[in-house]
Amino acid sequence: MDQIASKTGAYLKKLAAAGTGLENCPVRVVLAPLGSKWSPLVLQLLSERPYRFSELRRLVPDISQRMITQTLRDLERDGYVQREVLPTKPPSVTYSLTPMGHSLFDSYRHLLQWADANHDAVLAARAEFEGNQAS
Amino acid sequence: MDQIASKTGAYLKKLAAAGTGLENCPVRVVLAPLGSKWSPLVLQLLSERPYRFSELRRLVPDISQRMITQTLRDLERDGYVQREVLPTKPPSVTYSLTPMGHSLFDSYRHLLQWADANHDAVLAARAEFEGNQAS
DNA sequence: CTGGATCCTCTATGATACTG
DNA sequence: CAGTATCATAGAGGATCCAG
Repeated sequence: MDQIASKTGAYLKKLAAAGTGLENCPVRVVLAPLGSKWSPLVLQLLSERPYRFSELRRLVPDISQRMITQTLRDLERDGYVQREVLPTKPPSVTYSLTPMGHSLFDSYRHLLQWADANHDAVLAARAEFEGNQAS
Repeated sequence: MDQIASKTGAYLKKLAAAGTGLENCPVRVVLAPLGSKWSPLVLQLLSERPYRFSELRRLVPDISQRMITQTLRDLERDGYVQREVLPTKPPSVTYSLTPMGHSLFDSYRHLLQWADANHDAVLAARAEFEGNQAS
């Protein structure tokens, strides 16, 4: 495992220092929840303004009730999202990004923009790859 | 679905324009492969210098033979990684980042650095969240 | 050395029904 | 409205064996 420390950057060095393996990798700990199916979309939406639970559901019709709840819980758990229950009747709940959530999204945004800008190039690469496979 | 276009940014607008749903979301198309378990690590390693297959395996002991192959294939497929077979005996294969791969990693790096810098804050948020749950 | 082929397990996600 | 609980399933990932 020390080979990792000697061959790569700070992230992997900390990884090696963690001892057992990759489970404690600081990068992975933070990134793993963002790799879920709906987190990017929810973060994107909340980066604009707070939304209520039902608003988010309507904005993302494909998401199931179960998964939006879980996604929001995960984001809240990691400190990216703040949940506020308004004492109306029936109750309404708004979700908004915390300062850390906004900070995260500021970094995440670079990747989203890259993805948007290079979408076609990636699709082209895939098409060519498939073509070479066929030959 | 038009509500999405009216309420959110360019990414979701394109998403809506795609028609059927979220499967064609340009951001998701590009990001999904990066959310895999080993892609970030492999990209990180290859961003430093090219590596041979067996080198990568040794650097990341936890990865299975099957998964490193698949990860490299996926990255190659999307145009991030170039595979070169050297006519030695026995054959050796080197993997390196393409220009697009380096471009991707330049954007990805922001997120990695954020993750590294905010690792403790996220863990603290999780601990507090768990604590509140218990009460 | 580099991988392909198989089998198996576990987790993420989805569908559905129920509640304050 | 905003969830929780339960059941079902597809796909990611791991272990192992085989081959050019």
